[in-house]
Formats: sequence, structure tokens, C-alpha cells
Amino acid sequence: MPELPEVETVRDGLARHVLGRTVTGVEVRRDYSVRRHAGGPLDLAGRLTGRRLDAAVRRGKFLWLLLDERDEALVAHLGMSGQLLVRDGEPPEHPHLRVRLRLDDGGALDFVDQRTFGHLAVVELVPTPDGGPGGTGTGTGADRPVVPAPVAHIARDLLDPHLDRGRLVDAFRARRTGLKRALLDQTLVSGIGNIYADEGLWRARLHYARPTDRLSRAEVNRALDGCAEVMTAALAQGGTSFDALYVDVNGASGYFDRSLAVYGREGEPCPRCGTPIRRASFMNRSSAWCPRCQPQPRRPHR
DNA sequence: CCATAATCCTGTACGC
DNA sequence: TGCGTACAGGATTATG
Repeated sequence: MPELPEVETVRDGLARHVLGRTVTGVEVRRDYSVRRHAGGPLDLAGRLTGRRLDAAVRRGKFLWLLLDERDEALVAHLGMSGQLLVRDGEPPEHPHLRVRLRLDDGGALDFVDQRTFGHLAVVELVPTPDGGPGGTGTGTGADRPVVPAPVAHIARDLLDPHLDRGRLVDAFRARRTGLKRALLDQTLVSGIGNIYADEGLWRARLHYARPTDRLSRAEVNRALDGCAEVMTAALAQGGTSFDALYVDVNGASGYFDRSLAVYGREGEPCPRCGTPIRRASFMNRSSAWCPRCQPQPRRPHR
């Protein structure tokens, strides 16, 4: 699933291949994929056509392209299966093609999304509350202190230099919830999904159900460091998986699979101690952990 | 305000 | 073989 490292790989690919190009036409093949665009498919096409793509910016799992002239951006969220594919020349058909942006050199930017949890929308920009840049970005105006309105409530991510780690740690300890729930809360810290939460917790040797209000500052920092480190490692490998014509998320499985310690490895030995990895249902999904390295707390918060 | 459950969607894996 | 069901899950919305 696209989490921070995958989205950053896509953002980097967009920065390399579509910046400075102009949208010449828009085809919405599935209205549901633009459901977050207030004006509907026709309005989306109208707002995009003729606009130049000036910058590619990301915060957590949200990414956006700044548009020229007005203070608007094309926001993309990949959901669970979204891909943004840069095509040169006449683009091929694809069974899950949802939106196609024609570009001024004859190529296209295709939004392909099998499970349709992702979306595209053109939205206004609003100031960042802390006055820092909107996120990690490249291109003209990428460092402006603005974010798309629907991203205003999304916290900075662990790879953002403007993240205030001390305040984040305090915010974790002020919550009354479980540690993994907090890691997955995009309004606290963004970019972490189910896979990297499990992997980060394994690295930190902390159980997902540890109550946040009973964690030490050092423990919270360990959890955040674990997530940051595993995402950095995944990002380093993600950079190798696309070529010049193809900006690819590479999906849920693939390039980083071999490096996963617990996710999808129920019953297999923990890489650290050999104890069989366990799995339990959690928040309509699942959690995987090593019962020896990550002992369950006496009073778990779920 | 805070925490949590329900909801959206589609392809794959599985049991019977 | 074919059918039904569970599952994968991020963000928003609704509810307590």
C-alpha cells in the first residue's frame, strides 16, 4: 500500500517528468475518482486545462502539483492502489484508468486506481499554521508556506525537517489511546500506514497496544525513530524501481518485501530472536508483532 | 474536543 | 467449477 516512501517516490518522479508542462485536456473515466472535487468532473477539467504544473509537493501520504496563475493545486491521494503514470506519446489503455491528463508535448499523466480509494481534486491553497513550507517539494513555489485546504489538518511527517519532534512526543503522551492508533493518526503525525507502523514498532521493541499516556518520552521517541528509519530504508530502495517513462508506486508488495520483519509474516521466525511472529485483528485490519521482543502490556489499550 | 465505529471500493484468496 | 465470504485498508463522516 502506498505509504510515505511510496508516495515520495511518486512525487520525485512527477518532479522529474511533468514539471513545467501544461495540461491540454482532461478525461475523467470514473467520476468516483474525483468525488472530492467540489465542482464535479467537468469543473475539474475546466480548472486544469491550460494550467502549467509548477511544483510537486508532498505531506504524509498526500501529494499535490501547484498550478500556475491562481492559488490552486491538483491534489492526489493514492488510497490503497493508486498510481500516477507518466506516459510519453499516445498513452495505452488500462482497465483501471480513472483520470487522464493530456500534456502539451503529446504525452499524458494517467491516474490508475484499481480499488478506487484514491482521488484527484483541484483545490485552493491556504496558509500553513506554523508558517513553514507546505511539505517536501520540488519546483517553482514548492517552498511556499501553503497547503491545499483538504491537507490543512494533516500533520507534518517524520521526514519533514519542520516537524517539531518535542511537541509531537508531548502530544502522543497526552493522548489516551494505544500506541499504534496514535502512529496511524494522520492529524498527529502523517505518512505512517499499517505496514510501517508494524515495522517501526518492531524496530522499537514496543507493543502496538501500549497506552500512550504511560509511555516515557524515550519510548515515544523510539517508536517514532523506528518508523522514520524503516521508511527511510524503504525510500532508498523505492528510488531504484522506476525508469524514465514510468513513475511507479510498485504496489503493496515487491521491492521492500524482503526487508519486512513482521508484516505479512505471521508464524515465521522473528529476524531478531526467532520467536514465531503473531498476528491479531486490529482496527478493521491486522497487527503483526513479535511476542518476545514486543511484550504485551499488562493493561493494553487495543 | 476526544476516541472509536462505520463507510466507501474492487480484486484476490479461500472454503465448501 | 462455481459460488459466497473474508480480507486488504486510508481518510472521512458519523456517533457516543
